[in-house]
Amino acid sequence: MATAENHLIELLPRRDRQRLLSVCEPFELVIADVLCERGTPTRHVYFPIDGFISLVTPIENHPGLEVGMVGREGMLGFQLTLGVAIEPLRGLVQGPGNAWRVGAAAFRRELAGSAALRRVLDRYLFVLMAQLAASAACLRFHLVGPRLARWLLMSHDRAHADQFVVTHEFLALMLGVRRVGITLAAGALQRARLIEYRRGNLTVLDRPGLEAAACTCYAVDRKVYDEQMR
Amino acid sequence: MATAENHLIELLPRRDRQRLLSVCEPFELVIADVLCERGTPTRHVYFPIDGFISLVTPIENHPGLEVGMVGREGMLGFQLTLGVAIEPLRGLVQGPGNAWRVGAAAFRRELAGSAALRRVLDRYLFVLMAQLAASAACLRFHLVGPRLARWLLMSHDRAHADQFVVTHEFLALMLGVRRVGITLAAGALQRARLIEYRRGNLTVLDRPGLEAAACTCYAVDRKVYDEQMR
DNA sequence: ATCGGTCTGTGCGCTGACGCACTGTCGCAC
DNA sequence: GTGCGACAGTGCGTCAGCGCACAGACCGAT
Repeated sequence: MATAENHLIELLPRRDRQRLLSVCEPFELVIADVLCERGTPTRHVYFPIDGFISLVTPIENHPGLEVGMVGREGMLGFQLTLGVAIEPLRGLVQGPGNAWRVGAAAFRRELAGSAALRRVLDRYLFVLMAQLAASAACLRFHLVGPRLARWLLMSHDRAHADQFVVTHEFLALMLGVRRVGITLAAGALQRARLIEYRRGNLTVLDRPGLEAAACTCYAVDRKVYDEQMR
Repeated sequence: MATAENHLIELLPRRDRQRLLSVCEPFELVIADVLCERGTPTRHVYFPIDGFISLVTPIENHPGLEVGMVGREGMLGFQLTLGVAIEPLRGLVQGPGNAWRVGAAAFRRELAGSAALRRVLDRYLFVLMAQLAASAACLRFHLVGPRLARWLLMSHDRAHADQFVVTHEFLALMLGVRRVGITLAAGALQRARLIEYRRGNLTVLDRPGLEAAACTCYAVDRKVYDEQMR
């Protein structure tokens, strides 16, 4: 846990970082756990180190649609930065691993005491907003295949492993399509030797190939992040 | 211009409001003007009074897709609140009217000097993010008809008039569908006596009827705004 | 070794929206 | 009043994705 850290925390000057870490506790991200539910009070914020979290918006009869992803590059609970202690989205653990966790009250104290923390999180908020807007357009115009490839790349980035656990059923949920749609799209990626899967175990074989298969939104997202957070 | 004001400005304590207004200049919102383009430096922020502005995300070969709307209840240029002076979206004047305009540098000085301003805009940012996330799901799942009804309601709220100027072609652009799709959906609304239009002039006849025809996103958006900004 | 549950693959009819092309209509300008 | 340009309506073939249903494959538990 010493070398692998959260990028937002790493961006802080030493003093601010140590102060923040002093109120953090280690927390295990367990796959499929729901860390927060839309509309409920914010109890904790999370800075993932290994695992990653899907930001999911519930909608009518659908059980959820992913509109963002949080891994080592981000945080869950950004709304506290805006002085709001209500969860705007569901936070669903998607990749297992570790995170730093802070209570909402302690985190607000840190925010008040560290201009650097505030600056970093403000930038991150901007990135998130840009990604939300891009996601909206992606959901509207892009086909299942490229969207799936993009999702796999985003997970690959955050999982820090070529293999991760995910079923067609679950992917269908995240992308807001039928399971069969995933079966078809994933089958095509597999036939092209870009990925391989067996009963919920997915392996990335050809990352450059996936990047070529993904919609442009993947590259756009990364560009915005790099520009703002470098 | 004395009675009809911008809601965000109205939420400020008198002193902060007067300070802000002292650096504002009146600005005429001319229909179809592009106030800012994604990726360019932020030169001004706008607080609409009468008119309203569409937040549009460019995407590949499509000329644009609306992901948000800014009228008297909001502002254009929120990214300055996050310390970022790059436009995240295109700002397109959709309804003519008046606004307060402030230069970016002056606005940043105001932000630094007014905690109240900062608090109000933080809340507004939260609302915007919630709306972006909801829009994403709306774009994915909802049919043209209800989305059109929602759009008309949002415009109606911000236009402060039952009649406004908008062609099928333009609506198709905003909703990301074909013109023909709008012709069909708008024809249905007209036959149901909810609206009436003639060559680019659209009149709202039955607002409650439109509310019933719109997708739930309209009501959700309003609820979030009221909860946070009341 | 069998069973049951989970995961993946296939088939079929349907539909909302797409792309394209053409027609009709209205209103302003000359 | 004629003509042009902008706006709206209609038709037709195509397609991605949907809903539903069922069949096969794999795996662990009893």
